[in-house]
Amino acid sequence: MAKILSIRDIANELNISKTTISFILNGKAKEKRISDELDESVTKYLAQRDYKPNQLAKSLIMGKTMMIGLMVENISYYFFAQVAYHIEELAYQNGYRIIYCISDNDLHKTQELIGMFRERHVDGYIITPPSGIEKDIKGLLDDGLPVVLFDRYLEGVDTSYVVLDNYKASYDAAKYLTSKGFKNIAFLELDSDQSQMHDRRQVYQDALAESNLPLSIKKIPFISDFDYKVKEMVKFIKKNQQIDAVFFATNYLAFSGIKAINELKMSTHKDLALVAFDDHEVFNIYSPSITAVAQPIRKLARQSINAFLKMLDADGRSNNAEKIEVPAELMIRYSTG
Amino acid sequence: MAKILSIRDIANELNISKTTISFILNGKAKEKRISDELDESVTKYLAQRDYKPNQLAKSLIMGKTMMIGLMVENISYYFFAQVAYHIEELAYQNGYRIIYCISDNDLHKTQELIGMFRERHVDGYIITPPSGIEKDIKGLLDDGLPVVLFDRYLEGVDTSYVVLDNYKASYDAAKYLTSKGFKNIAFLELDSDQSQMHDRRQVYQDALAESNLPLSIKKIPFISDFDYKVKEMVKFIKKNQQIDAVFFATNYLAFSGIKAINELKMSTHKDLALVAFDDHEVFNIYSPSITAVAQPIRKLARQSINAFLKMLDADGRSNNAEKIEVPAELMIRYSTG
DNA sequence: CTGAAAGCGCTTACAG
DNA sequence: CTGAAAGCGCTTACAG
Repeated sequence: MAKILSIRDIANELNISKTTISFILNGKAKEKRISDELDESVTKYLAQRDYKPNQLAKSLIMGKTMMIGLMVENISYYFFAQVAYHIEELAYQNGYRIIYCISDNDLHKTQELIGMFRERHVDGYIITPPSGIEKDIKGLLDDGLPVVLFDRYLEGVDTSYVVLDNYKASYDAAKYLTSKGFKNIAFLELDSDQSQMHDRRQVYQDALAESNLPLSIKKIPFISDFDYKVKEMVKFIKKNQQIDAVFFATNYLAFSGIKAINELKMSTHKDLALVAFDDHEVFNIYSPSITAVAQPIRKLARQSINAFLKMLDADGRSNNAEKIEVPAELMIRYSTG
Repeated sequence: MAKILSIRDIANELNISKTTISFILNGKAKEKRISDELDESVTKYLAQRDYKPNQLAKSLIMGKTMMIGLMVENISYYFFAQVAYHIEELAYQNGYRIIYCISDNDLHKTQELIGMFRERHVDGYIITPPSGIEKDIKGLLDDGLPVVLFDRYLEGVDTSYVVLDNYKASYDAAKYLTSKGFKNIAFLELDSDQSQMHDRRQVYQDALAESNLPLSIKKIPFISDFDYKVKEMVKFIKKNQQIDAVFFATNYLAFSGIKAINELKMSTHKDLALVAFDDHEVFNIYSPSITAVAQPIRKLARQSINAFLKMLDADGRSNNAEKIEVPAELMIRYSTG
């Protein structure tokens, strides 16, 4: 087991003080008026010995861990997996590391995990918040910790958030369907009280009302498994034969919907047009390909990191919270004609 | 900004020494013969004040961070996203946290990231190793750090690994196809020198040779994008009209294959049977559904954490390395008849 | 231009 | 039964 070098070892080997080395290490050589020769020779020696400062000790004294706590609903979902990829990359470029955990969108679990991240002294948070977590988020903000809400915001919590412009996204999708001549559109959603679900439905309803078209709404229980969802959809479609288009509020719902349509021996496209919220790699290759409202994931990730860094700079003053709504992109494919 | 309580604050408030509190905190009250009353009253006070020890200070002195460095090829891939989910859950249950990063299967990047994890003093590693990383992994092991290789192992590196039983998985899939009467089977793979790719191909070749059947092999460049892969496959299928079944070495390849088949106006199932390595949620709902070799992800994750914990116990003696091959499950669906 | 000393918040060997 | 003191590996205000 190779001994790990400490700054003291280096100091002894070089017969100078730890202070001087620390200054050089942190680029304060000029500021502290350390001679150029010393600076240079120490820097060289450090590289030669491959000395790496112990980040733990550094964190303890500086009060910064250079870690971001990332808490998503479920990292195995396509959307969040993509997000995790981009967030990690962008954070890394800014010197930050990601420690992640999964909230399952469960209030109690999220509270526990926030506590865990606090013990670890992460420098801040990027969170997809479950509803009910308002007070805990405020607690973090009160203690000067940056929190960026992601994918959805919390009413009454004044902090940065990065969400899709659900209003415009839903409106555009609805208008697209009506412009294609569909008359009986169904809205299929999860039984959830998250802000973005609510927004999507509301706008959809309004957009159709503008054209005097009816909207059938079907809610599927949040916790149900795939097969149950399929069953529910089969029932719904059978009961509502007049429907000529379906809008799915999430891509996973669309998958169950596709399965239901297959089971009913109906034809996507001919019998029923489909639009899904949240694009998925598979929508593009499915036959027929599925029209979807795409979230620009890279942009969402970038905005989140930017908002995070900006809050850090502000050092706890939440008045520079950024409320960002990123426009979606409607990927028109074959399932809508 | 609420002040964070330190053990010293508590000591002052209670007029006892930090030592005593530390003992109580770490369940050493009995061992150190601290009076039951003191133990109880301090414990109560700690809870009341909601005191949380600073993990950073604790880590610094104990030399343990209770963090596992997880390095996967790309967390946004379906397989790794699932793995990340289960690893996090199981690690959490054992008191460990996950800090992750993405290797892109790039040797240089992986080396850099290992260095980064070292600076952070993670207690150990779970890695999907790119080829060429042997020396760096050995370096970690020499320094007594547990490393669990995941998804593939490294020739000549004596440490724990958890991989699929690629031999049996490929053999079973090949035998299944021959038993269904397919005579001209193609093997589509990525141009990569990872151990598991090599194994899969070799076994496939052997299994078909047993039945005196020819095997066409097509390699697709590792770094090519989706559309390029589709193009390559279209070309390949056109050139090899005799093929009646295709085995895809990864599920992403299968997606490009499906697209290619659609572009050629051919019919999966009637014209060409498909089998994919690595299951994907979508294979089950695609029409026709796609037969796949499924990796038991939960089990792989569990074995990895177990191997990790076992190595930690052994405290750097790598002689208790666990070499685990988990059997796959062949999910027979409609694409093979 | 450089260094001795204090301190971040913990743990533990040692002493009483 | 309990506590004073040293130490983990850093940074920085202060002194010279």
